[in-house]
Amino acid sequence: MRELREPLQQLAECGLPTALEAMGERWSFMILRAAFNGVRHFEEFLSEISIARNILANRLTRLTESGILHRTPCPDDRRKVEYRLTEKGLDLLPTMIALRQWGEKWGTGVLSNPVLVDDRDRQPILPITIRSHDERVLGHMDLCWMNSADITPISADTHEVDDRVRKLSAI
Amino acid sequence: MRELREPLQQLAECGLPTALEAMGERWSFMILRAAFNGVRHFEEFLSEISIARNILANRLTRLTESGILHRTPCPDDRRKVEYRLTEKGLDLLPTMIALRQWGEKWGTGVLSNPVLVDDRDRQPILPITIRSHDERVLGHMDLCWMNSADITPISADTHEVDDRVRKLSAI
DNA sequence: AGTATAGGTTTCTATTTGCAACTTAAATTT
DNA sequence: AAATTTAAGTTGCAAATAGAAACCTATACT
Repeated sequence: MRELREPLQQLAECGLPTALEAMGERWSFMILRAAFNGVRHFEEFLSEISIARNILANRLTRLTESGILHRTPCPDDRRKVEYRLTEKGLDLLPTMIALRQWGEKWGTGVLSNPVLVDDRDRQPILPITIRSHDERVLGHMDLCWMNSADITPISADTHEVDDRVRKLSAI
Repeated sequence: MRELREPLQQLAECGLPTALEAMGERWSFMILRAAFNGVRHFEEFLSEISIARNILANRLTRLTESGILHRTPCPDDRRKVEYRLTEKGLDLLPTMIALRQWGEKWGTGVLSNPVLVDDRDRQPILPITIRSHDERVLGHMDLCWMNSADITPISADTHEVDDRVRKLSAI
């Protein structure tokens, strides 16, 4: 991060505290992972994750309140409730995969299997990386902070990448 | 994630629980962020983050034990101790940025400023994304799970991307 | 009508968090 | 050299949170 540190006053104001408010609690990521794997019902979460009943109820409520999950009573069986990821929730997938890849890389020799692949060509996805506007992979030494007012805009149409970025919002 | 869910038995065995053991605690990400911003000393963390003394001591010990931070007594002032990110710790940057970007995108209209830019051309970094082996941006609908034994290997030298991936380990 | 299931809630205990005061060693000031 | 300040903790205690087990309510199945 080359000398320039983020103005320290603003350390309190970035997106991280916001994100952690919803996702910083003990079981949130595990619940999310189950949700990404198609788990939708209370008892199903309960049997997948070794979590206490009351805690699960509490977390599902919180995740629902913060708009990460959507709670709908099932029309066909009115005892059941469906918890589904919202767009906001689905948008946590890169974070979750990044964290997971880190765990796999640095954990106690967990051979990751099964592996996440691109459905189109059945090849494993790349490790999650930080990329420059022209898609170069960046390390932490390549980064610095800048006041957004001081950034020279580059015209969008000269860069194909913008299409991909735009596509992101629609995931 | 197209029908195919991860074999549920193995939900307990992926890298996520490992990762959360170290990073799942309440202040870990905030401490990490401070560390990425060059914060190195106990009292410095204390004044950046609104965390209690004993909790900070506890977290720094844990992060050190799990190899994310490295603790060295300062040679010049022997009262001081330096906490520095290890390679393992530095490797959490993509995760942290992904989480932060999510918080910025979905949080209560936090205009992110300052902004992370590529030091080389001073342009903001892209949103963190999931990518196929040939660098296409993938959404959750494009992903599925596969047994790693069933994957057809593609020869490495036909794909320039492998260089970038290799470079990653050296960040 | 009786039993099972889904999704909680309640109660009680154990653990974790957080504040404030204290400690210890080293550096700085007087 | 003595007194003060600083850095990095530790300790003690109250409050909040997590977790296990039993209980509850509405619906569905037999």
